[in-house]
Amino acid sequence: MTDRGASARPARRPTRQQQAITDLLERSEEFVSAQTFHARLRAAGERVGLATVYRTLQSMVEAGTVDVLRGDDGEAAYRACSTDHHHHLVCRSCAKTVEVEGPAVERWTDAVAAEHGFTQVTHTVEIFGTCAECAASTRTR
Amino acid sequence: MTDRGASARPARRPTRQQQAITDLLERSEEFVSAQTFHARLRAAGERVGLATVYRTLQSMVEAGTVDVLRGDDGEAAYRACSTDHHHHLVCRSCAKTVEVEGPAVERWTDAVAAEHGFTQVTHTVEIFGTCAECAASTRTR
DNA sequence: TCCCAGCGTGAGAATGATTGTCAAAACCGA
DNA sequence: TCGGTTTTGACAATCATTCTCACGCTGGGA
Ligand SMILES: [Zn+2]
Ligand SMILES: [Zn+2]
Ligand SMILES: [Zn+2]
Ligand SMILES: [Zn+2]
Repeated sequence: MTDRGASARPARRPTRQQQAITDLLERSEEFVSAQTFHARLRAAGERVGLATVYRTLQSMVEAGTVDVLRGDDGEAAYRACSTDHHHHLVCRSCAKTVEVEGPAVERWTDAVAAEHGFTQVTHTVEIFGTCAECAASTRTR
Repeated sequence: MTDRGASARPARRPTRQQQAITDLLERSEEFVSAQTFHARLRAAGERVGLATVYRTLQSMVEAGTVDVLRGDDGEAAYRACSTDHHHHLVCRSCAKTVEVEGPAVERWTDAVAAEHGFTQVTHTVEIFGTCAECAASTRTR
């Protein structure tokens, strides 16, 4: 975490399992937990171990190609994301996600931190709500 | 989470254990995990069960007198906080915490959410860094 | 004051996500 | 193809959190 630009560790050797994970990841629009991810792969007929799912997702997080989010219960959820810094607007009901950017927020966090003498600043900003679709279906039900 | 202003459940009966927890909570400037909290109470000679620590902290969170924060490892940390909406600037090294407010951020999150048709919006914003003191001691070592 | 009904406690079991272990399988360059 | 290295996966181990449920305390009524 602290040694951001450190020398990247030797790239991971590509395998069938990693390919399956990457594929499913790219087809997912929402944040998914490792457990669910594993279940879906299995359901799709892929033969992948749970440990591998965790390992692969983790290395992708470190590589910056996947974002991780902690739900209220503390369970981690993953999603393929563009590599540049951004935040998320997540539907509490269906987990659909919109990537958003906010230069103003970036500036604000840095300013606040500096103001209090903090250095090596990072931040997390997540917005949760109910998407239009889910709101509609709830109302209709 | 969704039923914010719901009728508050019958207030909890005050006990020696809850008092001990409240006291320690008010003397803590930083976010502390339930496990650590329990250990400190024990170390201080208080006889309180772990389950009670969890239960009490949780009800305080629901009551809004305590804020909860999830670390990178997913472990929850608690801290007594003023009841009005605010965010935190937390030292990654000593967990010292500063409460901060940002009207601009509040407006931004609402605007972004509305823009995408999301309703019942909430958000989390946390800033992490190294406080001046910790930075100094690290440099000195 | 004595007794009873309920709520709060806490030790220990249960849960469930995540991580560790390690032998077998897959890779890849020579 | 061969051999050293990396990755995998079934399973065990961790560890925070929740669940269970018998027991203690409290407050009000008899
Ligand atoms: Zn939705
Ligand atoms: Zn940002
Ligand atoms: Zn510090
Ligand atoms: Zn806010």
